[in-house]
Amino acid sequence: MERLPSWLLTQTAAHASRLVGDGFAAVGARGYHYRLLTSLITDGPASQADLGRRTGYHLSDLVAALNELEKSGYIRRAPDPADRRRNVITVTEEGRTRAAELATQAAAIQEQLLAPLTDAERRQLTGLLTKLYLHHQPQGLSPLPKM
Amino acid sequence: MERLPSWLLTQTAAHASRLVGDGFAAVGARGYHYRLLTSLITDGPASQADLGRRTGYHLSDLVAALNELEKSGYIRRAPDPADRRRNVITVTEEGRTRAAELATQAAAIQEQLLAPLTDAERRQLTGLLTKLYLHHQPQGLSPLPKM
DNA sequence: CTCATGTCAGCTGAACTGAGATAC
DNA sequence: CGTATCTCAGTTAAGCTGACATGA
Repeated sequence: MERLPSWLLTQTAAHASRLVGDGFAAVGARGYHYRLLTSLITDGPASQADLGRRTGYHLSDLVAALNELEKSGYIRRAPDPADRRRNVITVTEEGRTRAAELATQAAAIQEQLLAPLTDAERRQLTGLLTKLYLHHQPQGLSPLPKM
Repeated sequence: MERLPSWLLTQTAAHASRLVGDGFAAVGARGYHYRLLTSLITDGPASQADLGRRTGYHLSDLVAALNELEKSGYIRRAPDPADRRRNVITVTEEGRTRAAELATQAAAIQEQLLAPLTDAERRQLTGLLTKLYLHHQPQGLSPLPKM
């Protein structure tokens, strides 16, 4: 039983979630704060719907998450002049500073999680998980067909 | 972001959970049915508290899970004559048959999950996850005296 | 008295569904 | 008209906590 990959995956993921939760809580943040800020910085401003598609969050959950980030001054909601249904979400300067802090914390969390693995093993693990992730992507984001 | 091991882990684990849930639901079961029956068969009868320690389930959740298995006739609760607080849980013949069915299903689920990986890669992944799992085990939890 | 056991009730974070108002 | 966006309310599954009665 302890050898079933699905079981090992969910167990280790549960522990990873705990590390992430605790790690970000230690600096007064949540995992999705980091995730959202990072997406906005690396891929640019977006409507909430687009942000949801990029990050995999549900629109309904985004509303509350963005409320928190907005209240802290890390993001801004602005009406899209081209489409008045939309809010364009942009990161503020404070948001960029915050994202940098959270990136440091995220790295520390990875270090904790991967502590027992060598660098080569970490790369192996990341590669294997990426393969699984891409294969099970709902809309096949991988550019190449299955071989 | 898509390269953070913690993120990859939780994403792939979420998908694995979906496969497990759907796969067992297709034969009218739940993942913990398989897990509990397997533990009882390979490690023998146990009290509910021991079963919980062996499988990692909380006692409170076990109560409901064992109710289901008992109602289906797969396990039996019997008072422990040596300690009247305890129920000794044993698998019935029907339970063993059921466990065999579920094992087949579990194997099919692993195959689905690991589809994009070669056999060597599957062993690699299992090895790496096992390393992580063991490292993060809350090992010195309860040095309960053997009985 | 202290501790373990089995049971039940309820909490919490996360993922999701549905409905409604507004705008395209 | 049908569809997309944003918001809010509510649901579900899973893991966990607390309380309690019984018995070692």
